[in-house]
Amino acid sequence: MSEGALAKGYEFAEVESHWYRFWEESGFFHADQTSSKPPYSVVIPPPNVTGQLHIGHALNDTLQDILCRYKRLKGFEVLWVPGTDHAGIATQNVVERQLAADGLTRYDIGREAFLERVWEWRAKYGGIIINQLKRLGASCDWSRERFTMDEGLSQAVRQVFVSLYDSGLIYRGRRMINWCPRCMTALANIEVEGEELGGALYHIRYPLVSGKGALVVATTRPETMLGDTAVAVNPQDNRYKGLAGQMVLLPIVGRHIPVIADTYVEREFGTGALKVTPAHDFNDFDLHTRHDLDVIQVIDERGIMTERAGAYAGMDRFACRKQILKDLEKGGWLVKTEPHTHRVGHCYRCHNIVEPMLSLQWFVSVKPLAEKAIEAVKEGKTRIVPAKWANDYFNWMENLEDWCISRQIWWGHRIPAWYCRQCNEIVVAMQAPDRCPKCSSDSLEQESDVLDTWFSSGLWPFSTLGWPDKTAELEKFYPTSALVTAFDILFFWVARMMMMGLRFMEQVPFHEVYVHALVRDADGHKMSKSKGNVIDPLLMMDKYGTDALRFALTAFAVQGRDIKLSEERIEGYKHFVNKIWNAARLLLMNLEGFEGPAEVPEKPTGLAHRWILSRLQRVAADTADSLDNYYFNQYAQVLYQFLWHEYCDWYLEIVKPDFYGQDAEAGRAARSIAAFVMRSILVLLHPVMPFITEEIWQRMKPFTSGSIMQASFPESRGALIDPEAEEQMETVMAVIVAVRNIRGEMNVAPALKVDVVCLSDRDAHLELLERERRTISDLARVSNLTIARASETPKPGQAAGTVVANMEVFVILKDILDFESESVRLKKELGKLEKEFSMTSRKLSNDDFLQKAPDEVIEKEREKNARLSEKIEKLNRRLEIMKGLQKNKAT
RNA sequence: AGGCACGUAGCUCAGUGGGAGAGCGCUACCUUGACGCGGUAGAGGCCGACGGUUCGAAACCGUCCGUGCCUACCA
Repeated sequence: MSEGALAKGYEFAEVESHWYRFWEESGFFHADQTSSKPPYSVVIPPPNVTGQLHIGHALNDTLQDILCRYKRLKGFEVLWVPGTDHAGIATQNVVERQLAADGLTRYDIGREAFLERVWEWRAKYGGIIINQLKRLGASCDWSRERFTMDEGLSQAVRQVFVSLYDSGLIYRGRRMINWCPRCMTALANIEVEGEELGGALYHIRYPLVSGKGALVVATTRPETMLGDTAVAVNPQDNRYKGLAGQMVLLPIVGRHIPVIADTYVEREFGTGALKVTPAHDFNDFDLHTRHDLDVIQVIDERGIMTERAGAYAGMDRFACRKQILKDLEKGGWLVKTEPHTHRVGHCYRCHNIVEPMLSLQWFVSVKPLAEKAIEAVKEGKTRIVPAKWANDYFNWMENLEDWCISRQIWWGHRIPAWYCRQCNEIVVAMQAPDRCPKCSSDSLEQESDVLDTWFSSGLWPFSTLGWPDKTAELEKFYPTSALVTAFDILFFWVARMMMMGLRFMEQVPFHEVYVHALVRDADGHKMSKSKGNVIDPLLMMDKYGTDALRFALTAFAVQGRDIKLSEERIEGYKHFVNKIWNAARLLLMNLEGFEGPAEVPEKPTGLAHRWILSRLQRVAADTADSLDNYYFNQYAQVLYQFLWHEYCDWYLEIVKPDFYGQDAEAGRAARSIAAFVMRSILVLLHPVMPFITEEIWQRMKPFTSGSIMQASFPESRGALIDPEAEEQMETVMAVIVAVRNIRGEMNVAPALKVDVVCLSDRDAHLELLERERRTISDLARVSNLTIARASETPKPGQAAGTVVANMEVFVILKDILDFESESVRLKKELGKLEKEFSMTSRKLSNDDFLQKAPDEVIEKEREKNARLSEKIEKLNRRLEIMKGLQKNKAT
């Protein structure tokens, strides 16, 4: 990082790693719990410890980093807590796959050895995603990095479990749950993903035992018939009147099962007769409870047919389906097969089809917890942004079923419950008990199940701050300020944090929840490795730089709309990074030897200076407003526009001559203000583009000091807002654009300087143009600029002209003016104007409008109308002249 | 089935009742001492359709069409 002039190209790779290390070593990410500054805290949605940074993380963490860096610049004591999630099933799967490569299963090596392998794995690979977050520029307080299986967090988990158990909110019971035969564990309902599958509806004939006919049932899962213990019909169904209470013969099996009547059965669906398999279907299980039916389990935990399946025992559930169908057909029981698509539950971790299963599991009664969580959002204690997600939140919270929290895997927080082998007493406690409190036996065995991963992540906002101890961190930083997440874990995670936070901290875990978009590919599809449409953020950072990636994600982060991202769009923002770099190059070249200061004078003079300073104040205000309201796209857009199209395109172009010119005073003012504005822009941009802004900041010394991370966010200074300068600048720009426009349309070569005549009768305009003579001449490439009173000056004939701000602007085109093309150009312009004019005229002749519209709107419309009318008149006169000249030329 | 979004320039999309906008792409011209990852100018729109509210609608309301997503116990 040598001083002096900037290299021609921005070398982001070197810059990024250098400054990240510098920030970390300087302790800028560290939060001080004893600070007197107001707190701002965020906890990271902990990525899975098995994870690789994907584009969704990149967005999520970029937005959090923007908020954190912004608040630091605003003077807050900012804590961003990082960490990873042990991700029970996901991580266990990864290590099991590794074992499988050696031909082993976890059962071969046993629980302890297996857990050792997982910890080893974590030690080796767990840091990968952390380093990737650093690469992204995340300004987390790494001294507070947490892992959900850390000792402290595990302690919190145990305490929460014991407390909920003691208050009766955790219980153990035998209930229907969703089971993944691949992961070999129970799942919570939310962990099951419904997916439309094209299957078939099989119509199967169940003969009546009486011999008088048969009932035809319809099913998508014929293999479960082996466990049928009834057939149900709707009591209102005339087709089946009088059948309830009779017995039917279960095909193949030969068992006699009853026909029952229940209003649950839909008459319109299938045949209106439903086979009932209580052991393998949620609804059938309900029927069993109501009608006291037998439960016959024919599929086991591995998805294999049980002994109860008779001849089919030992077959895989899907192989069994095929075989059953063959056998049914052979026996003449299969009446009909029709195509049928329906939703089938899949495991969210391994995507295998889940199996409803009756099982002894641990549950949380969520109703009482959910009520408080609903109330907190209704009362505004936690605000969900955008608000539309609040509806989904309420809807979900109001329809919660008890949460199955036990998992039959090994990697996770082992449930702190012990069973007495003597008397079967259950002891739930923080520590392993020595003996059974009931029978004093010392033969106790700990529950082998572990807790759902989301149980521990639900505690994340306070467990990471040291709970259950009363720490200074909790005191200072809880409740946290904002939680940033995608909607897909709103229920998994946010809802659980709300419930747990309210229960154990008696306060909401965060004041605001910002729900951002999902990143999709350019065609709007979900990115997935199997589809091959993933955009790898790491690769993007390699190719275009971290700042470009972050800016692209931010610019697309519109509330309530998913992001369609393509590589070209990231590449596009690399151009913006390049633009900043080059603006800085220009500036730094001209700051050499300049002693400063880079400050705004008490009373800035010079139109361009006043204008850019005024615009800067508005941009600073817009920027802050955008970030305060999570309008990330607006934040990015405002700065993009300001830096490129105002600071570079106009301001720097205008002050360049001051840099090169002889007027020392003008040179000083230009350097001073140009540097001041650049410095402000850098700070405004720093939250989204931390690296290049720090790099330029450092190179701008002594006009900057320290690190940009120690700077203050520019306040919008009302005294510098200068509407007069803005208006005048607009007029000057309009004149320049008008000349350029004519040059372009009349095909005047850019290198060729032209003579321009500006005519007005307003003193203010004449004075303004006179003052800005040099700027107009430079930017419009004018050799002789004539500024004169319209009433006293003949209009040039050999010229193309237009009207801006009531001024007539002529570009002298002696001998080269083509009267015909000038006529065409004028007609085209007149066409547009006349259309506008007729619209405003119509409005102004509408009595309703004049009566009901607000005065200021009417006034605005009147002004516009007058302006248009005058312009049209002048252009029409011009057109007449051109026509005249055309004729002259022809004759 | 229900719910929620979204239909604006070729593409991707901003747009918070009174001027239809941006980026990319396209066309023309330009090695003007920061940048060709650039400059200047230009073309390109019945704002999905039809109604309604309003002095005034791309925006608000309704219906329809199209596209996504989420939820649900029709086996």
